[in-house]
Amino acid sequence: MGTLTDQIESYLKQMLAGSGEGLIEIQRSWLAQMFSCAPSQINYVLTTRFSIEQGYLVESRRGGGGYVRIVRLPINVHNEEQLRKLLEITLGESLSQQAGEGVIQRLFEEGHLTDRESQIMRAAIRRETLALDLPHRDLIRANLLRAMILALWQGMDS
Amino acid sequence: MGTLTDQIESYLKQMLAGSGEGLIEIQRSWLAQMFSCAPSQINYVLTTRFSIEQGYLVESRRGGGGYVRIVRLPINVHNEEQLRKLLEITLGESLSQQAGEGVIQRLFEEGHLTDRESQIMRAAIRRETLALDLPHRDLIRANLLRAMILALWQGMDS
DNA sequence: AAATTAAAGGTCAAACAAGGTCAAAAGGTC
DNA sequence: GACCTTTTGACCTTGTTTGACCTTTAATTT
Repeated sequence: MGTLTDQIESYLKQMLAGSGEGLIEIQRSWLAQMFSCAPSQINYVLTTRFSIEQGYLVESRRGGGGYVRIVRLPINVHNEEQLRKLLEITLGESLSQQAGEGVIQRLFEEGHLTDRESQIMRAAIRRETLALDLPHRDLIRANLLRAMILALWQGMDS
Repeated sequence: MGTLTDQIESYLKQMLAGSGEGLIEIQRSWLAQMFSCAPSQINYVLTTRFSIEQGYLVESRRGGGGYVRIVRLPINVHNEEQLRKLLEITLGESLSQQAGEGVIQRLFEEGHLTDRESQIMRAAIRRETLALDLPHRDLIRANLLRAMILALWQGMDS
């Protein structure tokens, strides 16, 4: 497979999928030992792969009996107002390609997008497509993804 | 044999033909070493021989575990002509919103797009979404629509 | 109960490992 | 010689891994 980070990511996602609750608790040091890496590697995985844009909440506790808890947040949007708020939080003014792909992936996994729809969106936000210089590109990308997602809820109640 | 570029091109196309998936992943630096050339030579090959107009999609990732992925977009005789026509329209450097909407409308009417898919595309190319000044905006719009349309051909089996 | 110690997890920057860009130089072609 | 394509190299940006040092909390001792 790919990098260490990728391996740890998929290990954790498998654990999450296996737990009915959509929630797991692990010990950072134990995981680090398991993959024979530095403990801080785990934090790297958590921040790059289990961010809030990607639909995860990470909580932790230090000290004896400490743990890291990863919670999968289901998307639950019932109206356009809620959706707008969600998009405000997860997209913001500026959006990197990676973060955008995370959002699309999440929507797909939650069953809000078909495969084709996610392909379209992914193509749209690629940096090659958005041939712009960097401060600007991320702004347009945020706009773009927001508009595309919002379009799906247009005229859709509940 | 021709130039170095030709050799690299045919090497990659052979790899692509050999892979069942119509998709390969390579490391730029490895390939460059293999042909004992500058890494940037690989980029030259990619942009001149594996462009989207030529039916390829190139994605890449930097950093540790980085790669270059080349995807062959499957285009069969059946849809090739349609695609070519559509690209003729969108392939122009520049595209107005009206013209773009026309293309989307036509695709929808011909049954290539679902209603939702056309909503996504329409939202993407709106001038409010593409908050850019005018010479630039139409350029990006053309890119955008082209990329989105091509994305659909990606998952199509002949 | 307070102080101490041990057991977690957190942060940050440096080192490392890719790929990208751009312009200049080199080769061909008419 | 003018023009186009190819080749090279210097410099840039992004993503990953590691390690030294810090903070918080629980358990143990006094």
